[in-house]
Amino acid sequence: MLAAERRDHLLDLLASRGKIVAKDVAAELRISEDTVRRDLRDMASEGLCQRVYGGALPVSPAVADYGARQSVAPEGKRKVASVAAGLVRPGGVVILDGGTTALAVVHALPRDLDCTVITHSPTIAAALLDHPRAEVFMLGGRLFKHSAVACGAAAVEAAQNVSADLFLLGVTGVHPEAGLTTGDAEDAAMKRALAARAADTYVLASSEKIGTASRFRVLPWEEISGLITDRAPHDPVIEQLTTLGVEVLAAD
Amino acid sequence: MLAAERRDHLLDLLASRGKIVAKDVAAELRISEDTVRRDLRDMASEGLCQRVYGGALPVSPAVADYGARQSVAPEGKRKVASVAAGLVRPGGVVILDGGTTALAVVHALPRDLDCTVITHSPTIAAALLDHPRAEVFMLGGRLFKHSAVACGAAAVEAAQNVSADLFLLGVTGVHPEAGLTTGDAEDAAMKRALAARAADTYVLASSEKIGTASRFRVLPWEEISGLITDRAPHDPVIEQLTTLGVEVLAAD
DNA sequence: CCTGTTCTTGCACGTTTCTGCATGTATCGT
DNA sequence: ACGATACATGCAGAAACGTGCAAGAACAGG
Repeated sequence: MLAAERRDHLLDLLASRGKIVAKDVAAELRISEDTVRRDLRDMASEGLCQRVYGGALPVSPAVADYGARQSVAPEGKRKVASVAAGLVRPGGVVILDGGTTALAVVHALPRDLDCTVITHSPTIAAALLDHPRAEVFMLGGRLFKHSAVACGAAAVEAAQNVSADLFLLGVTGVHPEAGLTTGDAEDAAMKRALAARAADTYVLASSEKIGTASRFRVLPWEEISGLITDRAPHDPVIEQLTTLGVEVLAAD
Repeated sequence: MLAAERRDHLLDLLASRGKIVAKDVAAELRISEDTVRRDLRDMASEGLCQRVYGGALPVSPAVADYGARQSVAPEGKRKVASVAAGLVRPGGVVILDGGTTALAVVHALPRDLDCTVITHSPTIAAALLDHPRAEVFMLGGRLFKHSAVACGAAAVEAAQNVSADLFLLGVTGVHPEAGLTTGDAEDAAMKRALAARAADTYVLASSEKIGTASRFRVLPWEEISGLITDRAPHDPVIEQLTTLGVEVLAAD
């Protein structure tokens, strides 16, 4: 197998499975892990993948094809998404954030639900195409590759022209002191703008996010209506949030 | 074995196996590896293959896994898309219409091309996520389910704020008298708005669209710079278009 | 037919690139 | 805090590479 061929193969794997585990691929191709790591390092330096401990991930989560994605979406996200979908009333207007959990919400929505969805994520918008009764309003702007959503001044401005009953907010960190956080400043600003346009904001917080914090604050606890999680209600972090006055919706 | 004959053989191998290993071919043909390398070097300089350490690969990896791509986009659309992708210059700004042909253009774009793409299609935007160097600007608005693009007043307004070198326009009908047509009035208006924002407009017209007309006129012939089609140049309809002053780019 | 030229081909040489292993370090999960 | 795992780095052998050179074939002109 040629070196260049091997690299192509890695890109294929990345697209089809949505991730690469260096150890597994090395065993699969009968080559050393060092070689795989070297390839991944080079690819990452060219922006073709995102290097993580143990392997690599696609630069953007949206590249994994449908089937692979579904299997990647863990049980926790599905539970959270299901509860979140239940908050969407027929005839209601919901703002849907980007990210894999929000995508799971789309899949959890009844196919013939009559509602309006506002989103700044092309992935979410595309997924809603097979919900015939759902009206979709897309917020435009510069596409931010990292999280696959529209961000920046144009997107925030577009958000000013809409209103909704509900905002389903995705974050990367949920922490009692740090609050709701995400990894990018632009992204955080956009989420704030969206939250300001909805009567209620609920946080999609599958259990792996509970107790962690990222770099940028999105919102303080007072600004949100509730939090949806599959973490057990008697979990210390969850109890702490409850004492802060956060309504916690259990998903299990 | 003649030198020219040998080169043809190499091209055949490239097409059938999807790769060439210099060492193997040399042993197979009982010639020195040096000769094979020289051939590959020459072929690469002519753009007939991609030289890599140890051998060579096809210029486009899509040639190898032909079967997989085939099911996604028919041959005609792939050819048209390939020519259209060639119009996108590094560093350039292109407005990309929605639809399956435009999606094929995304797949035909070099993965590491450095350009800006403006689109009102969430599908196109999502597909561009795995082009790390491509800057994507999404035009928002009410999502029109039929064609999966943003339409309406908000979308047209958003379009007023952008400019581009090139607009790749998809239509459903290309007819000498009727002009360029599509099946929906809103969609047609949006396409007109986009065409007004680009210096050049090229029509993506795979052969099944030539000679047909839909309900709503998009643009007259004067407004477009050219038409890309896989229909034969001596086709009566194509010749008629040529006499109308339309530049026809052949894709085959 | 002979000769000189040009092109091709294979070989030799030094250089570059790749790969696996060993080492020590950093990071993760418990 | 600890062991386990993943990591970066340096190193050495192997493979691939480019280049110069010479032998040979093809060809043109005398």
